[in-house]
Amino acid sequence: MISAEAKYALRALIMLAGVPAGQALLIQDIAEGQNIPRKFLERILLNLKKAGIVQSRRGQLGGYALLKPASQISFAQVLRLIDGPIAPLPCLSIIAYRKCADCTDETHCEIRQVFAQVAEASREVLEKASIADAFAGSPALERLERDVSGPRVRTLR
Amino acid sequence: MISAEAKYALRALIMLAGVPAGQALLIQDIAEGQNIPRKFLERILLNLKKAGIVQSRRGQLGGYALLKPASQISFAQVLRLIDGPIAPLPCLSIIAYRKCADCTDETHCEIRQVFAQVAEASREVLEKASIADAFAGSPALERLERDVSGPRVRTLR
DNA sequence: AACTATCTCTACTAAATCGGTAGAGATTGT
DNA sequence: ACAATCTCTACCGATTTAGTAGAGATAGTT
Repeated sequence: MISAEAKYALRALIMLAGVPAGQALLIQDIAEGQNIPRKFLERILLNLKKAGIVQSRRGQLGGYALLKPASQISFAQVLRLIDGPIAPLPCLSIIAYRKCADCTDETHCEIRQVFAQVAEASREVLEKASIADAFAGSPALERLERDVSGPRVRTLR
Repeated sequence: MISAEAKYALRALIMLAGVPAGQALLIQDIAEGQNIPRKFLERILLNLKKAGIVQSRRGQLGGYALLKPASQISFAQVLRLIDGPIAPLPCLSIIAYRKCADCTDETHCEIRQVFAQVAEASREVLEKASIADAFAGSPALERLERDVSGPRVRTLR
């Protein structure tokens, strides 16, 4: 299971992908639009900013915007940032390899070979899936266009 | 990441797959052979017994043995028993479906479609991988045969 | 300069989960 | 009677999860 935080991050990014490139949304509007606790979302977006995925501006015309095209943000990148390794065993992780404490012979470890296949299959999907892919075919776009009292879109200067 | 408990369970089962069908091993010998804390392993094996995967006998000639052929015990079965659903989202689980609390429209959920692919790919691997597969090509067999002070194999009556 | 809207940052917390331990009990064979 | 083994319940400390609180910095407006 992925964490609630990762799910929120992905959904926030998908919502941001729904406004024209460079345009921003308010934390408040993202939180309401996606049913995410506002203060929790603040911290999540801050992390995404530190990781170079979004940018922000403070003050009266402030907000959050994607820093890269949504097509260049993969699910894998977001999940690794927030939930850590995708691999089901530490000895199979790319980003945080660790030897299993109780494992004497890694190359012959019986379960490692099975989980290596799981890791590879998961990575295959998650590396290829981008925020833009997820946004396409989602109802977010139409909602944005139709909804009169919808999120306030603005340009970050 | 899978839990230490699931990893221990899989390795204990693989070790049990190394003795002739119906033959048993002692908790003590499995714990030593696989570097698993003994008391922890007791509880794990008890759970595997409740689930109908192993059988046991108490007393002086007691021990644990597989209840089914190792080829009929899948990684998926063991993981689901111990770590719960394989699916990365509750709304994608076979064994414990739950609606995401914050999700208004499941069929159009953007991230659900991506994680459905992950779930399917993982299941594909984990359902097909059996304890017997893992045991084959592992060094466990030769070790069992060579090791003079190895685990004590016994028949459960 | 004052005011207001927004993001920023640190710290805190309650609940759940994880990894394991303790210890008494039941059963079986000798 | 005794020793070896599994059985069962309860507990425990550390970590993680899912938030919340609240003070602060910054930008635009008047």
